[in-house]
Amino acid sequence: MGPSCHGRPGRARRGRPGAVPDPAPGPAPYLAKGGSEQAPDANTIAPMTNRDRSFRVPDKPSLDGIEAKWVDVWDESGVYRFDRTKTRDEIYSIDTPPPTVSGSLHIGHAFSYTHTDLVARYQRMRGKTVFYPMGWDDNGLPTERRVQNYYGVRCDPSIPYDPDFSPPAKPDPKRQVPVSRRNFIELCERLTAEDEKVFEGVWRRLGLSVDWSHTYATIDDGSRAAAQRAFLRNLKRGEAYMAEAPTLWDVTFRTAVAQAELEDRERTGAYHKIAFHRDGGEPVHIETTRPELIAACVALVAHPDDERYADLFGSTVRSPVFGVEVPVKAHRLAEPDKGTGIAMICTFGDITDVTWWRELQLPTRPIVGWDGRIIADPPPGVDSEAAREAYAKLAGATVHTARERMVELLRASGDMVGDPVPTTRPVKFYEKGDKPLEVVTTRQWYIRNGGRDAEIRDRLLARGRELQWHPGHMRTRYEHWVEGLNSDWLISRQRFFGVPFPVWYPLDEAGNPRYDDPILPEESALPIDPSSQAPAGYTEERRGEPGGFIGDPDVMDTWATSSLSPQIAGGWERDEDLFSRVFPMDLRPQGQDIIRTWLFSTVVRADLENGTLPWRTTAISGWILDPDRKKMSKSKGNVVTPLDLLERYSSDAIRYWAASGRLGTDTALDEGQMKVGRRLSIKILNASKFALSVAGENASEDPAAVTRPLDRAMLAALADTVEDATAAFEAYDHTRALERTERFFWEFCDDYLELVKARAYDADSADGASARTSLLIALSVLQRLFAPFLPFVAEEVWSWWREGSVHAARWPEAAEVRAAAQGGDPGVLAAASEVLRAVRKAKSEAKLSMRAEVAAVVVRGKNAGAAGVAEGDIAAAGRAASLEFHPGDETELAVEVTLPEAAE
RNA sequence: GGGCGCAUAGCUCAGUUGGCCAGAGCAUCCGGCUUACAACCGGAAGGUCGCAGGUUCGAGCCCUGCUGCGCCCACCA
Repeated sequence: MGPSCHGRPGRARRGRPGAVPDPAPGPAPYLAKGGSEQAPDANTIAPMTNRDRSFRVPDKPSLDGIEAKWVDVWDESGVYRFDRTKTRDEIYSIDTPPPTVSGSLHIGHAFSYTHTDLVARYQRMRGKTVFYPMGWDDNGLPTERRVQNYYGVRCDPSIPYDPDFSPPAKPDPKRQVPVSRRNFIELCERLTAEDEKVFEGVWRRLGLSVDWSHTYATIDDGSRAAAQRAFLRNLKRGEAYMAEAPTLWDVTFRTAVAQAELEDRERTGAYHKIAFHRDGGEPVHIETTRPELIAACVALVAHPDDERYADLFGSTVRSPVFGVEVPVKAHRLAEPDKGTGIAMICTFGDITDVTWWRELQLPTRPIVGWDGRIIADPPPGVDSEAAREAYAKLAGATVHTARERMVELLRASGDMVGDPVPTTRPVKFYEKGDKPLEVVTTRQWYIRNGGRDAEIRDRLLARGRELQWHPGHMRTRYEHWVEGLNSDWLISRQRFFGVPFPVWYPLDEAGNPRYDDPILPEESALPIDPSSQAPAGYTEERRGEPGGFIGDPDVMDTWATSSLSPQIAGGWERDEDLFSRVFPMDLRPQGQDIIRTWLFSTVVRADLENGTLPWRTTAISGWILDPDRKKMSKSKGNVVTPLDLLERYSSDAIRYWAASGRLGTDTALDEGQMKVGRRLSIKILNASKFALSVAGENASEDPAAVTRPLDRAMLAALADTVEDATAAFEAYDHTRALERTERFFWEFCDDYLELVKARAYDADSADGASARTSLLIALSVLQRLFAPFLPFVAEEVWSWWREGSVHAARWPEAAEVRAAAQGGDPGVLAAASEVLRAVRKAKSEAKLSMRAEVAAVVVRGKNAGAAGVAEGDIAAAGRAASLEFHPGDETELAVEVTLPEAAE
């Protein structure tokens, strides 16, 4: 992509039936006085007359300070304000991704948020009122972690609230001050409020046309109420349930983790070959990378067809060191060519162990605690004196240390065969954690998402097909994810800063919670905090007392809240009038990495709660790669913050770079493109200044004045451009819309402006008027075509000669531009440009100034006639004394240029 | 192991149902203060379209296989 100064002779581009909406009736929009207050309507806009127009063109246009100037003006004028009196079909609603404010902004945000803004601005100019809210994701672990580090505190729920608490003046990360949950949450809110201001400042600077009166935070009251309400309804409908089950567990954060939050990382480890014993037989050797779990072993397993172990099935063997009797089982998942072909099943080494445990109905023998350490008491079966003694050496140790000690024990007992063999293998991690996950049995809340239910899964697959995806192949990721689900959605987290489950449990006479009989609040009471509020019918004194109650201590997964972003932003159950106007939304823009989380979970919630898709369309942005083509991420330390780039190249330049990246395509951080964007912005300033100063305030904008074929040709080419750009935007292909517009614009500057310059200065003739009118019409259309991409510079040049904001002006209609072209042939401009270029080339090769006179130009070929129509303009622009045009059969245009004799 | 995507000039990328010598910008080189723009303008050079087959009158584009890169998924003893 990029400007083209060398477009081929124009072929008339054909219209695409259906791709471009029918033009609205009414006066041509290039006649439009721009920017009625809001929601432009062609029918109410009167043609501008010469009397009410004055040009305010600066002598030296510049990009400096342009952002600050227009950000303020837009804020005051409210151009981006959502008009909630409009009906659904007049509204375009966007389910904006709430950025995690506790993270730092990086250039990738600027990239993908620009993509959304392009759509918002286009739709607004099409006459829609755009619902474009901004949310802040200040929920969850990243915020907790940041608050801990920033203030030097840690949450201790057992501490009472201290209303006068203030954090240490100088945080000491090694000695974090314990604070109550409520104090901790207050600090979270304080810090995120500051972070939000920084984000909003950058977004405004980038030119996002967000309606800043519609913001929400995923931790605010409305979001918490929505998350709790949706949960209670899931519970009532049987879509949410509690279960005690083996759970993937992060020992650092001490919380359960959902399938969607896993990632594999390569870790080094070692195979340990270990002997199990049986009476009157050879030892059975297994290989394991986790010898510390031998005490947790409940069985060995081999494939049913594996003849090596066929005679062992149904018998038992004794574990080394602990001497625990475990059965040998057959299961199809055991793979004969892995290790020795027979594996030990533990409580629980990995997810496969869970499968075997469940399907083979094995006992449990848990030894790893929530803190990732070997628990104090040995599990059932580890009973003998010697076994308990050995176990005591492991108790309290981390799994890492326990492994080393276990190897010593095995060596001492002679059950370790050879040395450990180093290996690397993928290990499951929580995506935000840095220790491998353990599998621990815990009580958790789940939402049915099709992971264990074919009917729900099929329904969600159908939703995926109903949704329009841009680019289309992203749907495949969704389908694979849904098809591959193996459990329901685990939504509870054992953390503090998040939306609490709105649930209490009665305590029986012994003080044990009755989990199967939870106490639920009224919806009208939401949001509630069960750890500080008592349920109806109880007083706070009875908390924790036998016969009293306790609150559910857990909070919801962050996705349990953000999966409701369309409902939260749209006013679900809070502002039903608004909700009916914006939901289901038109667009969900987001990154490809969170299809399995955010996109999927949002589809699940809307399906369960609203029985519909949450939006019609999704637009998936690609990654930003650093110049070495590596994915930019915080962990890689290669992130680039946007502010510096915004200042160096201008916001429009950054947007230009972002707009040149297609949806779904990874894009390199390319300062070259930003430079090009800056150059384009400056060119728009200068070309606009020139066209306005040449045309003068008195020039007519009535297309009837456009009489010269060259002018009509230019407008016809412009009409083609508008048609292409419009079709591209309708197809969410902003890159193409930009490329078409930009290409036309550079040809307009390089060729058309040069060709008509002299004629346009001729104040008296009709031919001069034709050029001046064409310039104004083209300028008006071009400024609007660029407006979504380069909102600052477009607004700046628009303000020189129009009233109101270009962003409230009507998107140009191809049909109306075409009408102004009055049957013009784009080939005339193409041919004239080609001749002009040939003249320039001759001068360049002769090392002459472009001002040099040319003695004669002879043009031959099929298009010589078309070029000849613009003879006068070519002669003036090329400074040619004589011109001849000889139409012939040759398809190629042949241009002979005779330079003056004796180039002095 | 399965899947998705990508591979075109030194770099970043266009190339829309297959159709005349494959395009642009950046970088490079040459030239020019041409009164909109010297942070500018004009011009030039630069490519066996990843490799190998196939279909076709014709393939960057369609089919098959292969290679390399990125990402996703997978029960990874």
